[in-house]
Amino acid sequence: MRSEEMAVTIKDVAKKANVSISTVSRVINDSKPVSDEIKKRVFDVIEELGYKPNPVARSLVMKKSKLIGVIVPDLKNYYVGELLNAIEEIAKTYEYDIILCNSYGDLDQEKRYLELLESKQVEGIIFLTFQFEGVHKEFFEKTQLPVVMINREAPFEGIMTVSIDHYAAVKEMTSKLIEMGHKDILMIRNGETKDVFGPDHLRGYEDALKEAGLDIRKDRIVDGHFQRSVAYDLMKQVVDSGDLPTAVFATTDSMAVGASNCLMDHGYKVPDDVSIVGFYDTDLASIYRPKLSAVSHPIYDIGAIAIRMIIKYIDGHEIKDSQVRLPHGIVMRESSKEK
Amino acid sequence: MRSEEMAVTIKDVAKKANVSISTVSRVINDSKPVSDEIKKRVFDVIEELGYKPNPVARSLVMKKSKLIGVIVPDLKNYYVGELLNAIEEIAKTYEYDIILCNSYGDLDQEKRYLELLESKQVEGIIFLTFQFEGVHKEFFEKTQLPVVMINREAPFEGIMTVSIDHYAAVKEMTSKLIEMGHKDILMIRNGETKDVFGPDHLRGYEDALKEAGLDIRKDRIVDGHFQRSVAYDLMKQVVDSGDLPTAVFATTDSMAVGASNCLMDHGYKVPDDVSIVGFYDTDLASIYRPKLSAVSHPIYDIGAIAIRMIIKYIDGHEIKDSQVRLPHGIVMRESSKEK
DNA sequence: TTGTAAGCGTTATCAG
DNA sequence: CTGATAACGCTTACAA
Repeated sequence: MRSEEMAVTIKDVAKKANVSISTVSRVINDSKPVSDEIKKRVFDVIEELGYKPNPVARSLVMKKSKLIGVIVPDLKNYYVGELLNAIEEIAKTYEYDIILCNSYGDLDQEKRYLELLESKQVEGIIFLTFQFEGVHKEFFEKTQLPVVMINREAPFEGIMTVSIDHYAAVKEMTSKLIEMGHKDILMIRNGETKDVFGPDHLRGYEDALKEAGLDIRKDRIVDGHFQRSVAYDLMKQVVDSGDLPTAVFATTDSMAVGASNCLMDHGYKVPDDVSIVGFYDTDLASIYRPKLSAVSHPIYDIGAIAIRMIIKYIDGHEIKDSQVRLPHGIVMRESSKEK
Repeated sequence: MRSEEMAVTIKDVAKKANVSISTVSRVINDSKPVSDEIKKRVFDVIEELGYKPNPVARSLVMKKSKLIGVIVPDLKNYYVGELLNAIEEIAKTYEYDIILCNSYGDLDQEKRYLELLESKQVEGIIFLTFQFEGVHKEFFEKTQLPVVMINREAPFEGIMTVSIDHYAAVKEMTSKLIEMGHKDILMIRNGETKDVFGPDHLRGYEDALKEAGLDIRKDRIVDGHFQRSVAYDLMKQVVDSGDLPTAVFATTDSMAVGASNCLMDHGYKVPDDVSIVGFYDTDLASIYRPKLSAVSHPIYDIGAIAIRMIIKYIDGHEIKDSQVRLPHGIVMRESSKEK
């Protein structure tokens, strides 16, 4: 079929260099002193033969796969992309490789991947899910693997997390809008349950309104889904009702864009008729026109911290703080204006 | 530190089931006949002990890692995301896992990853690069691994490729624009060299113009880069020159959006003043307002075919056609109009 | 149908 | 400092 020329092994190197394989092992790992002369000889042979240690064999004896599993709900998403940029980059730095699993946000798929990754001997798992329910209890209860979840509350003991302070972020952005003269703000959340910050978003929104002495209209809080189309449809209902808010705050850039598109498609002007602000400040926010105002998350840093936490844990270091909160920002662009 | 309870191995199963490890191996792999009675007994023990075969040990003896490496230039990109969606999904179907490598489009990084993947014993590589030069000759010349490149001409013998017919696509879109009354079309390409279809784009564009009896203005063909910002700047130069075309055809959606943003940011209307069409028809095209007209690529299918080709090759099947061309489409939306 | 034993390519222990 | 040699967990001739 094709020339399967046997790869060169440590044995070949040993033979050619006239030393034992242990010596070769020692020089490539620099694990024990080896005389300079032999060391040089071995390196020369390695070079000559183009020898590369077989990581599989190494894994077998070391019981370390140097693999970290990453489960994400979608690859076609700037947030996920940026997160992966960070995770992949830092992991490589520590000589870890990333095994990618795309769950499409499906619960069963997630569970299957969790188990698959464990059986594939990954040394840790980074788990990103937009699911609303606290899930996969059985898995998390029995696994020995370190797991860090992105942008969630820890649903179980022992799970590490990295996110921003959602309550503070939502409150700050809402207050900002109020400051700009908005008294009727529609909030489109992307989930209600505890572990995805739904309640924090609600509290942040309501507290900001309360502090400003504004009324809280229950019908101005709607629950969407991280996808654009759902927000579009939700916005459509509001448009049809004829009772437009002066501002819309969506807890996802995609949803913000969905709402904005709906408004513009129906003849309204953003931000002249309605201001729109998003959440995350992904690339989409600056690509879109009008440029989207948004709560910004340090997405790259979140990924970077997540992967570092895992590796630290693997290396046996103690994790002093397993629930990391990073600072957020508020970026006002063209999609919002004073009322 | 944490309870490192030894994982259960094939030996444990064998002992508990009172059979040899070969028998256990036979039942889990269904490789040789085993009496029903013993088979059941073994399965029961496996269940009871929660035994999972160690894929690392298996890889070592089988010399198959069940890993496929994927090198991409960016993760924050709808094209790449969709491609990965396909690759990951299909790979899992064949029990292959994906090792993700993000080169950031850096040549040295790409080369390093190519070598890393090979040394990690991956069984094949899918390589997506936006680089313009024909690169990594030494690697491709000596590697035994099957490699498929996405959206390129094969730069070397033995490299498989999957793409659309760029010449036909560009020509068709250009003709479409001409049909709509456009006589002055600015083309922003994302590369000049042979293996990224730069010449095909040029030929397609020029042939369409020729067939319509239109003049070819050399200054209406500019070379950008797949990134948005470069197209923005390029467009800015044209805006500053005061000599606006009636339509812009960018060979990347991102570049189309970059050009469009530039125009809109400088007070021009799209498509009233200038029509814009993109290339690829990524999600960005339908998210953006005005919705982008574009040449559509079957992105998911391209990824799906790429991964299937690799796996077929690995399985020893002959690849009859190693340079696959898929059909494209033309999607006209809001960013273009009759002149 | 089942078991024994020889690898797969490394690392690590233990003598020398 | 160096070299045998025993693992690591699994598959697969080869025997029985």
